[in-house]
Amino acid sequence: MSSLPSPALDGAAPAGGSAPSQAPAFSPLYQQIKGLILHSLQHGEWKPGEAIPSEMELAARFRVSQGTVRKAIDELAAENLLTRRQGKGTFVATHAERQVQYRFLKLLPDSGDARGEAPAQRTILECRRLRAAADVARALALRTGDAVIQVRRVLSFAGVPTILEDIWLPGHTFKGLSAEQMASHQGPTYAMFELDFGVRMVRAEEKLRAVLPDEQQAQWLAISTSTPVLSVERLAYTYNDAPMELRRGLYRTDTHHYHNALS
Amino acid sequence: MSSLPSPALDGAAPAGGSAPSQAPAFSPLYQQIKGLILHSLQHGEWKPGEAIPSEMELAARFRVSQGTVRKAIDELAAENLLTRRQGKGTFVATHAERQVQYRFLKLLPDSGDARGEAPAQRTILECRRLRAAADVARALALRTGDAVIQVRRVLSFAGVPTILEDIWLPGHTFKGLSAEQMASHQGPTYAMFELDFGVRMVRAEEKLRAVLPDEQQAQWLAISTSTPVLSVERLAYTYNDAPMELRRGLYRTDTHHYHNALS
DNA sequence: GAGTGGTCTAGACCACGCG
DNA sequence: GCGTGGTCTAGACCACTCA
Repeated sequence: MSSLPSPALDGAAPAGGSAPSQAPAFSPLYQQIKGLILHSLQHGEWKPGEAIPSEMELAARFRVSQGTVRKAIDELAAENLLTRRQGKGTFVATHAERQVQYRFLKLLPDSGDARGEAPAQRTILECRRLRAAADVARALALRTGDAVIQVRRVLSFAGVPTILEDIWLPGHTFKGLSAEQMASHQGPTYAMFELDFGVRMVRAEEKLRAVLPDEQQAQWLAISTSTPVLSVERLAYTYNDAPMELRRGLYRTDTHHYHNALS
Repeated sequence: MSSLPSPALDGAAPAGGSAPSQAPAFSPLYQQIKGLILHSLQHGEWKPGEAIPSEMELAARFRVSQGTVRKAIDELAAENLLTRRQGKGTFVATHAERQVQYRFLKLLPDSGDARGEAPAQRTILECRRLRAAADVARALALRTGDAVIQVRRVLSFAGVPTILEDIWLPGHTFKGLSAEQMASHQGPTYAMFELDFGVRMVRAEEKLRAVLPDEQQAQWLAISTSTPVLSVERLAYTYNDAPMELRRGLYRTDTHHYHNALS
């Protein structure tokens, strides 16, 4: 309404005086609104699974039209941070939702039903607190020697060991994470992270390679050392593009395959 | 305007009489407009790289408001079928664009610049016309024995052979495709397909596995048979979800990795 | 300065979920 | 029947491109 498309909300005031070396960085209103909603999301004003205020309420709060907050929410929904449900409201997305469970797991059985019923049996091999090696620290934006928690586990589908992975987490954020917790929670591990540690994984990047397992790895996966496996290194991020988890996994691809949709 | 949100455009008339076993399948206006634009795209009313009519023109043509065609175009742009350029117009997307070249190629060098300058050197090993085997036919929605063109090639980066792949194409659509053509065109192969055959690849699905190369494959890739490689099977689709290309590739992952962003 | 896409508004009405 | 998100409109103004 009265608020101009000026940077009143994002603080990027155009310099009046000296040489404007950079572009004025025009930022549309809905982007600023998006930033405000994101801020509330980050700071836990609404928890995963909860409804956020209605579009009308937010429009009133921010003194903009419904259409503007609508566009902001549209983008956040497209990024999987929010979930819209017609007639009910807009909700903070969560990895616990039936629909998008295991959103980051792209391994599918070769034959049969999409994401076959069996929700993976977890075997925790290790869960300990240690000091971050250089590479792990760099990935997680920590300093070498900072406390991290390492979890090693095997995921089995229909009784067949299929994934062997190491998980590294910042010790500070995940203080108190136990093997018990890793083993016995219901549903996706990322859902447990949300519930028990208030950490929501928002996006991730993976690097894939074909490798041969070593003696011990082969044993855990019940294959021979001459059976190639898929090496998957994943860096998962929370809000604000902050890295929060490093995973190094070995996937058996004799019974499963990594599925990727390109568009 | 005068046109109600009735199915005047998509023909899904709600049954007046007998038991409506299915939902009336309400389809918003902008979806119908999207369908009409898609139809024009499929039938080549506007060619890859060309501008489509302005939003105002389309709004007038379809007798709807600018906002409605805008939403239709928004979705088509999100699906990479159109490209918007502020101040210039909306263009039919193409694989020849500098920006999104090699959009479907997820292999990156381990160290160094994103998509390092060298645009891959192609070596065509084979290019022949043959009858489709059962699996190839099924993938391409052909009948076993139908004509297909098979191309085998090696892609090298900085002189190092990195990808060995077989490509199968429907013989009918790609009639006359030659080894010469596969070898000497500029830019992405998919851009050549657009220019020479009017076929635009819109999306694709890949299945990844870790495998060991056989004797001959290892030779082409200049590695040993005990070096695991990434097996990538890709099915690429044109408009209308029609499968148009099957690829089976072996990627070296000792110097490169397959990169995937999850969100 | 004309034309294109991009933003923002205000208001009407529709489809959906739930009490 | 109410509240929520979803659609559609009409019009104003802004940012960008190009001649």
